[in-house]
Amino acid sequence: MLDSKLIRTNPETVAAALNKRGYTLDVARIKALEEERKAIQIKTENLQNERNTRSKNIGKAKQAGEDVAPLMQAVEQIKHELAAAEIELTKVQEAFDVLLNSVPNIPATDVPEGKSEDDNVEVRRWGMPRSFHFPIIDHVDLGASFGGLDFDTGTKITSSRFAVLRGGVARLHRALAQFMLDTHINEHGYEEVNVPFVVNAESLYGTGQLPKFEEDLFKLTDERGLYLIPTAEVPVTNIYRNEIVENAQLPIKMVCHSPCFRSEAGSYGRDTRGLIRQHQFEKVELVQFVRPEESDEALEELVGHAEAILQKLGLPHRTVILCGGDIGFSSAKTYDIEVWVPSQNKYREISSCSSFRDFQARRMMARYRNPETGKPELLHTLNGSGLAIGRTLLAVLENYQLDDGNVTIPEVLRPYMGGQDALLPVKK
RNA sequence: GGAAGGGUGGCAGAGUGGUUUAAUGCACCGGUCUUGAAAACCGGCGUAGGUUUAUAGCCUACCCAGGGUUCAAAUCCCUGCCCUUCCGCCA
Repeated sequence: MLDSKLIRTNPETVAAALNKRGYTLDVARIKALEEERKAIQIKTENLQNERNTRSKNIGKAKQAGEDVAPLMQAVEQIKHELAAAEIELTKVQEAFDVLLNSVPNIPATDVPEGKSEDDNVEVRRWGMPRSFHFPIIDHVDLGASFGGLDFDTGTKITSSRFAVLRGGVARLHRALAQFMLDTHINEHGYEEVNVPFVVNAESLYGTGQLPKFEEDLFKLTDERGLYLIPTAEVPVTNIYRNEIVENAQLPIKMVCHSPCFRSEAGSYGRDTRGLIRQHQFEKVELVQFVRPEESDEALEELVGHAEAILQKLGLPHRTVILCGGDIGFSSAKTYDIEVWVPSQNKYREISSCSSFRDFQARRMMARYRNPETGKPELLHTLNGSGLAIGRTLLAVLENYQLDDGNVTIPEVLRPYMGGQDALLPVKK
């Protein structure tokens, strides 16, 4: 959520900044609502003042033993006027809130112009894709050859876009999660957290998935109105909803391994083969709460933490900065990290790292006490995948395949694999 | 799942319809005193919104949340959430 004061007093400036996203702000409507709001709010508060004063006088008169009937008579009219004014005020405020909630974050000044993902700008590249002197087998067939990647059974027990992992592949998947967690905890200074995988609507509102993107979520049908998490970002970031943290606690850096559930509405027919796009996947998520002046630097560091995982795994990747037309609703600036996928002969997204500045914090009222002013001020929030585990598994299988059908296990994972150095095909 | 009791400022805790502008204590901040500190004393001490050039003043709202009753609600009523204790069940 943007600062309502800013958008009300300077709608043209905000509109200009949002142009980079290709978002058109309805300036005329904002101005009209604001004018209306101002008049009604002043009227309402004056009436409240009048009523409060008179009610107090009634109390005093009663104590003094005077006849209060005429005083009560006089306040009757105010009561009705006030009730009407309050209804009107609520209506205007709700209309404004609906509008404000639908406005995306302002992109950072260094976010490149552009309409779609084709306009994203590569900022760096790491590693050289291998050249294969044998036909590349994709992860689906590789997984099947180990008897460890089974989409048909996932479909049977649940529906399409669910998978069953078994044996060495399942263990490799777990090894990746452990390796990522340990690296972020031991080398990057994150605190491990374990959180609920089911959240309420307030939390989803806080991080910006609601009210606009409900169709992407799995909603439980019981009367509590809960949802499965689409990312650990939601429960982890909401740890500090409605909290005021002390300056000395900052920066707060948390890492969380969780399943993610996405209904992927609107993506039917895309990436239907393999692990790229599933309804359930696991992810190690990095979340940071920082002082406002430190968030730009924190984003660069956070991207580096995610890239470090790929580098330790020896997986070629590149980092792109998303253009205005491609960044997410709540984000001010986003870097995507893309890993090399040999079977597709291209880089595919494996991490998305964003700074939300104060956009999420304002929705959540996540604040810290600024030692200079002594006042609570909004924090800045950031998060990024460090990394998506299913896609990393895919990348390891494909990039480390050998011509004999084996897959070498990257050295950093071997301690988590009981020392095993390769996955071998199952003999039929 | 059953029964009972609760939810008030950073913390403790009073307040059961109108002199409440939420008492008091602790903590915290500033000051006086002191060589310095402690103690004592004096003052300050929430959040959000509005108005305004103003972080000055003034106004409004907020005592778990949402409704309601009333001229007037921390206080009365309804619903929900959460906590505590006991019983039952349970990995």
